[in-house]
Amino acid sequence: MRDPEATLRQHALPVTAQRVAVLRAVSQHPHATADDLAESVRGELGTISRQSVYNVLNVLTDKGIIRRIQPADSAALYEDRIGDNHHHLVCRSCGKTEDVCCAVGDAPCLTAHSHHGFKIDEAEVIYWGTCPACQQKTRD
Amino acid sequence: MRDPEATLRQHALPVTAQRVAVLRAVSQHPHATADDLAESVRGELGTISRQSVYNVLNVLTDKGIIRRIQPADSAALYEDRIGDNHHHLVCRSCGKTEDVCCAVGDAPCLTAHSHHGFKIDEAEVIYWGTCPACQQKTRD
DNA sequence: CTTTCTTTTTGACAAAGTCCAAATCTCAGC
DNA sequence: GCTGAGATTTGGACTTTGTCAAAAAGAAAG
Repeated sequence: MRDPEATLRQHALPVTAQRVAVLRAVSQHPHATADDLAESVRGELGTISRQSVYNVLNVLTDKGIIRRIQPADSAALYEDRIGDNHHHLVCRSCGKTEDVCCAVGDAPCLTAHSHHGFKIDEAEVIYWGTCPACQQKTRD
Repeated sequence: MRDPEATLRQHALPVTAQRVAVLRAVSQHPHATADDLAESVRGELGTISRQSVYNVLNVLTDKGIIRRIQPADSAALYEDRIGDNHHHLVCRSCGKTEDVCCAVGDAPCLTAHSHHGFKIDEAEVIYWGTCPACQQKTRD
């Protein structure tokens, strides 16, 4: 994130220390949970309430400044890489999460088209597997 | 589900009234939550503990007899249609969930291949959108 | 039938969030 | 710079979804 304060102003959001710090934390720790981010912000700001972290994350998500992903069996994760329609790769064993570009751009099966009368606006893909470190552990 | 009891025996699971009833409920109410299923089972069996519903659902899921899906902002949903690699279509507004066949069989982007050294075993796709009923409501 | 092993039940507990009201802060306007 | 209105932050209680553990009950092999 180039300039958190400018980003907030662009979206007509009052600039507060909490918002700037959370936004910076999301940028520096992609795929972090709300709790991880709270910890990170405390290192920078001294203190922030749990509720404020949620408030800020919700506002930023609503405005489309950050994106929330919610893999099964995990708290919500946040990232600031948006607008490029990338997907995620999650380790079943340790939860490690990586970005993956959509391998084929707009594969037919991911194009938003109508089914059952639904108006589709997003195709979310999560690849499940085992990360290198956990593959190693399993072999031991 | 043809015969819940036979299915249990095939997987070397002792047959209990709770398991049979939960299995039947999953079959009759695809995409139901654990709570929904508990309610449904109570209608048939009179009573079942919350914990038993979770126990049964976990065992059945572990054995691969049913499948668990966990869309964002929703409790886990269960279904007994397995082994056909279908995906899901979820209404952002009311949560209504439908099955969709993978539109292209094995599209390149859904084939399990390695990224970041991960060993991928599943590509989960959720299509997000608005169901017919909610589109109607929005127009009012 | 009986014994053993598995399930079920009950109740406490945990994680991740939300709701609400009071206190505090931001920032446009003077 | 002040000031005041409106938005944000905070603390604490609460909700939802699910797990843990120990005691009671049930299934099924012999």
